[in-house]
Amino acid sequence: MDDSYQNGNHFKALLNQEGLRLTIQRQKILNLFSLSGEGLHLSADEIYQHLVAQGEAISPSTIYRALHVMVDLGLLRELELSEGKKYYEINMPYSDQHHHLVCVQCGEVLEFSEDTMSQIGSVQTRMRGYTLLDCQFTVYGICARCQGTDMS
Amino acid sequence: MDDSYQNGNHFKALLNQEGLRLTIQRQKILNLFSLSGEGLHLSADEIYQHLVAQGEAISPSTIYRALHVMVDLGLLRELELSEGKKYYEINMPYSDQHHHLVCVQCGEVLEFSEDTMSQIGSVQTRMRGYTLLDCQFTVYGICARCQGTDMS
DNA sequence: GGCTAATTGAAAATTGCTTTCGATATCTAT
DNA sequence: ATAGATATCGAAAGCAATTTTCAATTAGCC
Repeated sequence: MDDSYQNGNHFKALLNQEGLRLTIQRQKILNLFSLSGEGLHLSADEIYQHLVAQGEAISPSTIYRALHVMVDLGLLRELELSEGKKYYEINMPYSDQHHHLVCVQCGEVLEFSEDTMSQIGSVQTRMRGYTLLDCQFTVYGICARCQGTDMS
Repeated sequence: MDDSYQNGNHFKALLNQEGLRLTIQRQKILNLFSLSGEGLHLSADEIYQHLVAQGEAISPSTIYRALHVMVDLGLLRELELSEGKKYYEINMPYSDQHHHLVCVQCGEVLEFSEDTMSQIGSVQTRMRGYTLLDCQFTVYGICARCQGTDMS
């Protein structure tokens, strides 16, 4: 067990607290994110490909189930970057709120942080009696490269 | 033709300009939005249900096609409110930029406007050579009502 | 170690959306 | 108005992402 210092144990505690169990599959998935650090956006299928590539045996349905669990536990953030497909990124508490700029042509995704945003989010929610879960500011545009390559 | 003063004619002009045609189906869909004013978010299926309910004959595929056309023409805005399903709202040019607060439990969607947001969006895009298409700030939370009704 | 309930994998099912294709209807020019 | 070129429509098949089902497995607890 090389990858279960902080992370592994905390994860197990979190799961057990909710009557859930720590499985190898859930660990592998979380490791993919935590070992690669922030700024990594993966879709369910990309996760599957990565794990298969590194020789793990896991099924797609397990991945979908695990992702839900981890989102519920607040470990991952589910991103709506369009494309009818969901992306996930790690949601470490200390990782400051950041947002996304996506090129609708080539799909490039850039991140930027902006404190104002979370403030506005919390003001708006508080004002209406909501509990704040997540703020997502997504800016859609066309990147410099794709503007040149006009394929209309 | 009772509903084709301003709107209908402008719509026709816009379409024809692009070599596209004004059809009854496209009109009915746009009317649904323009007659109900802003603040209305509909999914493709909801549009279908509405139209069928009011006795119109239209097929789902036509709705999907029409929605794309209208988004491209800038008449509608496509919203990513999660749920793996897209929502559409009218995008009148004079309607100021507004954003959404959604309750992940019951699905209620509130709107709020905030100028800061579009400014941040345009700064971020300009800074990176992007062309700005749309900014969507979506805040996820749980509304007061659903907080009471704890169904975990 | 053994029990119980959570979890897994494989396959079928569902959902939201797109595409195909023959029939129809709109726009443009006559 | 009319006719002709072609955009659009509807129905059904197709597709991709995700969910569900169910029997077999496995983690957590005594």
